[in-house]
Amino acid sequence: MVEITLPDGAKRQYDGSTSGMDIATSISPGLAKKALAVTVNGQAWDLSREITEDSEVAIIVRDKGTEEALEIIRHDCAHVLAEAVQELFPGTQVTIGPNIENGFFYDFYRADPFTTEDLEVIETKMHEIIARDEAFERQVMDRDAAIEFFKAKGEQFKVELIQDLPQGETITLYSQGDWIDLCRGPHAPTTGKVGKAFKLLSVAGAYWRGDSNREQLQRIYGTAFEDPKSLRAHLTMLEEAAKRDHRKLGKELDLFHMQEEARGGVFWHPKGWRIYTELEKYMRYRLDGAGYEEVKTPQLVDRKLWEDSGHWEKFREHMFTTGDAADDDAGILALKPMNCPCHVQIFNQGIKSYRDLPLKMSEFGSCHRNEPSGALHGIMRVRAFTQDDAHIFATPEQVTEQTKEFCTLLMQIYADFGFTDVVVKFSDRPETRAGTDETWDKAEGALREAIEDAGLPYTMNPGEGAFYGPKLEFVLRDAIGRDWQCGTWQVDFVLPERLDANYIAEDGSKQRPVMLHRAILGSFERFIGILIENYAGKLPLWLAPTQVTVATITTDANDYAEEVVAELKSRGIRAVSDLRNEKINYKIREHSHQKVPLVAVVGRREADERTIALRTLGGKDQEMMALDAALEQISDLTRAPYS
RNA sequence: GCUGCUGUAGCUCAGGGGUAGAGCACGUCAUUGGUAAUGACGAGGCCGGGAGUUCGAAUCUCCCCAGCAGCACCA
Repeated sequence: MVEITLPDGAKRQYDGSTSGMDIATSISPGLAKKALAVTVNGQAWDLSREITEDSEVAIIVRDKGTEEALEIIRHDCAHVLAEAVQELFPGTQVTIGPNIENGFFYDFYRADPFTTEDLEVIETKMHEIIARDEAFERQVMDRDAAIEFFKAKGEQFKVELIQDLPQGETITLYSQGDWIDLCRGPHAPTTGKVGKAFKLLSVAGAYWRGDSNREQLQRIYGTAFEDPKSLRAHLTMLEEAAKRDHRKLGKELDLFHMQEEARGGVFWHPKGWRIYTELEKYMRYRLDGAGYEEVKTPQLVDRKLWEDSGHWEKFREHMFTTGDAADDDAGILALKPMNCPCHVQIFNQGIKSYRDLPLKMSEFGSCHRNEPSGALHGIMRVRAFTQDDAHIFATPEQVTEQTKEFCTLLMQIYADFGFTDVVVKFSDRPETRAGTDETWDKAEGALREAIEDAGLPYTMNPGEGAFYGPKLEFVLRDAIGRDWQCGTWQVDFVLPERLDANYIAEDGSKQRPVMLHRAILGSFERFIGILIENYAGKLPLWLAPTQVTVATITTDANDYAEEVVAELKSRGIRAVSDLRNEKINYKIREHSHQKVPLVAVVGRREADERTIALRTLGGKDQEMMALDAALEQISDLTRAPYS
């Protein structure tokens, strides 16, 4: 007798053993029809798999589109894709085909890459396989037998996968008709359950096991949903993301451009630079308020300092240098790729006392890194960028408090930009690391205590810390649900040692400070890119390059319009006039496209009555206001969070 | 850096072995209008760069360069 507990708490008994399908059928035929798989004590299983012990069971059905259901549908779809590819392109080897966020991919080994036209052919074949409604059948195979099996099929990559599975791991294969693949499962009962709501999206190269020294594979990306409506919604979201692309908006809104002669460098146009300087003003205000002292350090620094800091050894390939860096002669300078060694140089001037700590040194640090060409991406990943960098020199005892203080500042700043959905990742000690276990215990403990005190939820990122200390990474979620890692907080015991930073403690002894590396925006360039995409170009009023455009209806209102602009400007509002000989419809349309937040329309009537008709971006109508009241209101609306 | 795709007017793109097209933007003129496109006319291009095939190359081939997607990388 097996007792099954369902999610609603109901209990059912079955003789001997049962299966997900038996349970679903016994509840209702309708349920059995919709069922894809089953969770048994929290683990996803095939419907046909025998349940021999008392268990908590939930049937996974397709129609709600739950995470569990999508997992099954997408993975089934990946198998169908692989079968289609091997039917159409004999000799292609299969490798892996996992689910990813919003879809799945499958990597194939094949001399010729797939083309976009191939995708259509493959999709058609997939529909065929789904129509065949072949049963997914699970079979357990002995390790050696499995290796032999895939060797005989000429599937080298599967052989390698099995060889790397831990001894004793159950090896399962799933077949659908004549096609068979190594797979952990589970799967739906038949290929027909994949349905029609799937789409192959793109092809790309990928490396076997993510290793650029290994074979280049051909990856096919796809996605699948529970019904065509959800698929369409997802495709619409992708289009929406493309519309927000900061590279496209940067051009359309005349914010910046990039060109061949300065790859990875940004040419900021007046409007884009306005956003940048407003952002900088804002950050300077917040950092001043938080007790930071701003500094500026040299761009070109002798290679010796980078050798001392340890960066030369690890990153020289990515550093821009003067002269011939391969030549060991002295006198080679490097454009700074980061600011920390320079900040230590400032700290090291004179003698520091424990009374000077914590010492918070900030810099809007311009850095250059010779990023690999394929890594460049608009203004988000560039070779010349400016970090909102700072280093806090502290005693070990101050780490907890400093961490808390930092988290508060960071959350406040993110909130000012409208980002409230922030998650923290805690990266602890990596395998190869500097410092004793005792030091690491202390550092990690201090961080954990601080993050818990700060009340921020966090997830562990095991082994991902820097070699010199643990770190926190701050990831914010944007308006269309994409995650961006921006902030960072790193505890460093190593650099103060390497660059011989010290302070005099209360007892007169010489001590090493801890260095806390931190950034909130990350880089101005990237953060502005994120802002543009988050707001789809419609920046909040305080950041908008042009805040108000005063547009005239007739030339009779020109003088008055100029007067209004002058009044606005005298209040520090970024206003321009549009006196062009165009119809008001045309002007409204153009300024709307330019995403100007406020348009003040003035015609003969407004000029006579000293009013304006104020229109808000995206609004349907306008508000008639007396000029004085309007000036006051606009001043209010455009006020930055710090003023 | 790797694989693939792309590169034509300021922008978005069509075309394609016989030296170039559209819309928008731009300029001139007319129009003075009431909240998302007034009309007419005009100007604008070494068809990414180099080499080759050809009587002839923007078009075909090769090599570069850059952009895009993904991978790898991100102190």
